[in-house]
Amino acid sequence: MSEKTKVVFVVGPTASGKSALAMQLAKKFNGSIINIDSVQFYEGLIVGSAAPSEDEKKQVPHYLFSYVKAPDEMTAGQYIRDFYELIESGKATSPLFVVGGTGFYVQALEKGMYDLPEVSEEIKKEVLADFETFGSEKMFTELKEFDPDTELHPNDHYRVGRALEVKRAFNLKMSEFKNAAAADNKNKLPYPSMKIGLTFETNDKEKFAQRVHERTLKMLDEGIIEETKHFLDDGFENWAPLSSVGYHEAKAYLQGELKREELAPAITQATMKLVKKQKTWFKRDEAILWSDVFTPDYGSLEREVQDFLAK
RNA sequence: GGUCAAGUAGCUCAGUCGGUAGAGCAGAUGACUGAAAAUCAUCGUGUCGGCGGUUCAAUUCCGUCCUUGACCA
Repeated sequence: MSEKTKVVFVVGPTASGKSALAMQLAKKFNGSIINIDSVQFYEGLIVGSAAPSEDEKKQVPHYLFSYVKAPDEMTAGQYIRDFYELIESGKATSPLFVVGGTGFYVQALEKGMYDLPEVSEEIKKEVLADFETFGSEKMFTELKEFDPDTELHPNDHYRVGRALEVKRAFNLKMSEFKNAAAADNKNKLPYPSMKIGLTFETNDKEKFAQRVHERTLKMLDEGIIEETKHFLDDGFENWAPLSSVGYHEAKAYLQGELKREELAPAITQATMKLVKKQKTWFKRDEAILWSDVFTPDYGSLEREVQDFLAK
């Protein structure tokens, strides 16, 4: 295809109907769907991540779904590499509907990240071990002495750990990356793009919670517990994706920390927390064209997409 | 009916040797550059079960009543 590559992001909180909307648009405009949901990358995490069905995948080409196998873990950097590899392969036809609720990955793809290779397993393990032996206070001190401009909170051991990995592996300061990335845009998405989103008004929170509750029951019915058990049986209980919403609770139940009757309410509650965090993330992005979950104006969304593609 | 526990924040519980109280979870708000559905930050006035008594002062001690649980009848 000689046509220009164009990207339409479809974002918003979980359970908002992004996938269905993307399907509709992809059919109408003859495009492809590309995943940008941090859990749907993984093979075997289907029910709990509400991944698209085989039937849906037949109707429209889907890419970057269910392709990372345990115990491998995805990273935003790897995602970007996979994304461009897919585009360069020429397999995915434009327009590309990039669908998912993981704001961090959307940002990484859209604005770019500093270009670094993965940190070696040795260094990752070393940093982790040092947290154990020296404690988070000492580790933060190490970071602060190396990079006095760091804005990380001492308790945010995940980010402090990552900053120390970058220090030890590449002798580079995270705080400088941020400024450099803002100043020069060479890693930005090189294609024209637009963003549409589905969300709901704060007043409709109860209504949305009901929707999430029904989705939870559906997941339990479709076997999220069995899906989780499969990974536990294979010895992957510490696999990071299993600490995501739904799997985390199913795991707690399977390990006897939650009663069966507590499971559904716990999943719904955790999902609503996720929803709130996703709303907070996307709220600050003024470029997103929003539509309401309960009163979606698909017609106007289609027109917006049409206009964008016609340019 | 009797004995013994327990009744403190939406929930689970600390605590006050008498000077009106604080954690975790939940909730609200926000941050976010390779785990991100993760990680982290900020936010705590509640008849301390009711009513009496002692005291300058009671959620804290005493009495009594109510509720819940366990045990004994």
